[in-house]
Amino acid sequence: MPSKKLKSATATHATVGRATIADVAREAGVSKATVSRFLNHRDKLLSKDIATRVEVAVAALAYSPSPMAQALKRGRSRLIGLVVADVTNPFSVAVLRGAEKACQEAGYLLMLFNLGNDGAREREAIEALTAYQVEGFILNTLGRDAGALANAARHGKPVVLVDRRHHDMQADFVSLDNAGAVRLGARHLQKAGYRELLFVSEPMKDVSSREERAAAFRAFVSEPAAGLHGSTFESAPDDEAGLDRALQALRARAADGLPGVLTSNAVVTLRVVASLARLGWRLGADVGLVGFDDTEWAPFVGPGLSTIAQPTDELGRIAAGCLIERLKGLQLPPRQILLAGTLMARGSSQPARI
Amino acid sequence: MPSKKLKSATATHATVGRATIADVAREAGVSKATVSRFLNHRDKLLSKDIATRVEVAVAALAYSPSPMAQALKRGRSRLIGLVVADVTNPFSVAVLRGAEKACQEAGYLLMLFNLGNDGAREREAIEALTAYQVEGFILNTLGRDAGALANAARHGKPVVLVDRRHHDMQADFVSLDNAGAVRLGARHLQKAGYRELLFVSEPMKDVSSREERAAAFRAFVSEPAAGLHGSTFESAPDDEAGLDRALQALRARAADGLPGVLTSNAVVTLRVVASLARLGWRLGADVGLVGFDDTEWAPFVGPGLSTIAQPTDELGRIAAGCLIERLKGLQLPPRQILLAGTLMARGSSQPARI
DNA sequence: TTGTAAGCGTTATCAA
DNA sequence: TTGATAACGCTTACAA
Repeated sequence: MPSKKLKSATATHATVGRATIADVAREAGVSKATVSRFLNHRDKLLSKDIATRVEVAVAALAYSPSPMAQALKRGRSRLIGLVVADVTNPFSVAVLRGAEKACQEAGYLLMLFNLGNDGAREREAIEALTAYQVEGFILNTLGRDAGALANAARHGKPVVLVDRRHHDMQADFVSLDNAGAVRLGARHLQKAGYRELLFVSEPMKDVSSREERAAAFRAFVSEPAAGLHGSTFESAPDDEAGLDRALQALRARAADGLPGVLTSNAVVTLRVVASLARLGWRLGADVGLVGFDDTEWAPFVGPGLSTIAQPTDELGRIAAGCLIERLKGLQLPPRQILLAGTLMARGSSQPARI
Repeated sequence: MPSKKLKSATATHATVGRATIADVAREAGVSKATVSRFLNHRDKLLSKDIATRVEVAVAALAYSPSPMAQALKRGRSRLIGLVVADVTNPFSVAVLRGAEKACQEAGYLLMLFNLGNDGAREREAIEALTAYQVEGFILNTLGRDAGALANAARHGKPVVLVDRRHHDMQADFVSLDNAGAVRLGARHLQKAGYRELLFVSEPMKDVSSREERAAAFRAFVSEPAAGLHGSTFESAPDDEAGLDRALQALRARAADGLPGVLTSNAVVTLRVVASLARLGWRLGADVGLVGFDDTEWAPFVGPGLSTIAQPTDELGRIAAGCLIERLKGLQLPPRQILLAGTLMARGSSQPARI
């Protein structure tokens, strides 16, 4: 019990608060510099004798350096900023999970900022995070404010984009192979006999993944060989009636066949399922459905929801991995890493019987 | 373009990196102290003239103080540590969401640590977070390591426990009224005519909410007036067969009536639903089911899952609120805040027809 | 009302 | 090989 700091007047038991490097130095009878050297360069430049003395003192005081002070001095904080468009979206959470794990393993901590789907706060988020000296960003954001981003990049902080691309941005990009995944789903519906297809997504709002999926859908249905007819619908969260009408119109168009629906994420899938319930249509009988994102509940909704599974954990882990590589100094032009989706065929896309 | 810091040798455009208080001082032609005063005490002790000069300089340089440096000096970081048992659990995410919002509004940022259901890492989490000078903790953890916690408390950091109580801990506690909620669910099953009940939860592992729910269940079924028979089962994630057997045994016991199941959270609910699917029993017909946690998908599983909704957003917001009050200096003995659950009756607990 | 200077807990640059 | 000492960016006595 060597160190007594009585600054806080009423210090009671020995050390109030954490031990500092000065405490350790005093305890070991050496200078702060020596302690710092022991901690950072252990092997080089240290006599065996002193090394052990410091080691003992560190252990005795249960000392560990203050990351705050280190950050101030070194300019590096061992912090990674994660900006998420919407923690409510299962996809975001899954990515978060993968990223958090990879960061922890690499000794980084995550600072979280949730946009709650409010794109206007993107800049706020990035600024708050930069203020805390985060060393880099993992962004799964709306992408309205490329300026804020460019700003982060200018500060030399590496950025990894997940799922949502910002075109004018020099950054690694990790995402599902949207085009491939859409084809997977659409072709599945086609093979099951659905000929009149509807792609339902959230309002585009410049979100690249939505746009890419919609474009891939249009491309697929317009291939003459496909023998399909397709259209798209943007479903606003509060516009249930609009979605109902869109589905009714789809069915009308499908007069001679069965209508099939492809949804762009789990949130929309649920909206469509709700709408179908209102309309009284049976999944896999009156209408075929394939949705993005394979949630744990997908197998149990109706006859089982057919989905396109995203390797979410992978995505998160890879995103974090890319960032950490950059933090370790990797110099490379921006990479694009696209992972394939997997079709999980279930009852909702049973072969259409006319 | 006044400030030129050429330290990084190849400084190109004016200021590399963020502007510091020294830059502002130079720009305004005043001392750092004056700038600091302007920022922190704006009104007091400042001549109008100088105030505006500083104001202009701050704006010109887009200066904002470094929270890291402030933290080092003040000992306060505007950071709150959130430790979550399992980000995979929808309940945790919902709480996270509420807490994150409240923190942002109060100007705090969240540092996230996910345990991934590995209780052994609780201490690691708390230590990592304290190292970063978080001002307080919101904990939704396993609670195995009360020592780590007590340690945090000893450092004078306020702690709020969410959902999981640590008995030997002086801390605010925010949670669902488990006893009330269980009665709500059990009574509902009883009124619907289910007489042989099974409570399925995850392995207890000293998690208070699980224990409280199980105890409340046992208490309810043992009231003679209830006219019920009940038992409990702990379902391990990988033991599907065990769960199947437990359900079959339940049905055997219920020979003359219909069996009802109460599940302790969404994860378990899904396990039970999967098991029932394997057994080929129909929800609300062969077996009644009420589960904790009203997820967005609950209405669409089978005939609709009856659930006990937790006010998760409230829970998160209140937890953050409690913490922030403490950070503002509120002195009060530890509080217990219990919120009521709400029964969402759906098809899975239709009145039993024998 | 303003400025000077010390110090928060580190690390890095010099001497010794 | 080790130890003073000066930063990092900020706040706060204490002087002026």
